[in-house]
Amino acid sequence: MGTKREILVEIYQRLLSAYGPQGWWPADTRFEVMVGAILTQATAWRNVERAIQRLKAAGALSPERMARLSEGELAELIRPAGFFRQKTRRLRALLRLIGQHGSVEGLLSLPAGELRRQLLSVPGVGPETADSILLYAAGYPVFVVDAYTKRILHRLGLLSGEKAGYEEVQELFESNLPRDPKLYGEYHALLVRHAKEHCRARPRCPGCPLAPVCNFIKGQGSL
DNA sequence: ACCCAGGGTCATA
DNA sequence: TATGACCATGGG
Repeated sequence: MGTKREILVEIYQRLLSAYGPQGWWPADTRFEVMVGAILTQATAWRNVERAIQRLKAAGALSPERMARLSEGELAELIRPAGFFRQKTRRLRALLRLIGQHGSVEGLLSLPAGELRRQLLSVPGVGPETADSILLYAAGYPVFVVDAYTKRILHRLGLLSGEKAGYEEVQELFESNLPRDPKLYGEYHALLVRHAKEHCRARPRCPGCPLAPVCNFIKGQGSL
């Protein structure tokens, strides 16, 4: 066993060679990334794709065009993504923030810290949604932490016992890896891919690419 | 029929 | 601060 830094690097290498580059975030524009970040909250990506597709078909996937829709029209378009009434309000709140800065470019050109604060001030945008936008839309080197990330790190024994707050886990990655948005984006995507592919689909973990470094597989972990 | 998705908010204790 | 309820659709 090595330092946390070495382990984090080894996990990344193992995941990358097992699954290949994931190429996140799948979207044509930065605005689409932002919309997807809201729509995917506690929602299967498959359903988000449907909603995005409907928005595209309606010609509504730009801030200007989306702002022209009534609340009811927007809600109907994003319905397949679930929680559609909430998410409609959240998208409209995000549109107002964009409007305050003139454009998506204007908003995303804010310094990282200021952009994060402003995104978090939007009702319905929490840490993960904000950081997804910072990383995948604005290109800032910010590590996105989700429930999968915490579960996997617990299994690997990198979060000794504690409850693991969001910023704590984020700090673990950011202080031990080069500040490279490309690396962070790929790493986060690989963790999600791995959770779906192995942890969820095969609870007993046959053939897990992380087996050599995983406490859970060695029989020590719970979760 | 049940569980869960690439979360966040709000009411309670 | 720390749980629990709630939001809603679609697939396993």
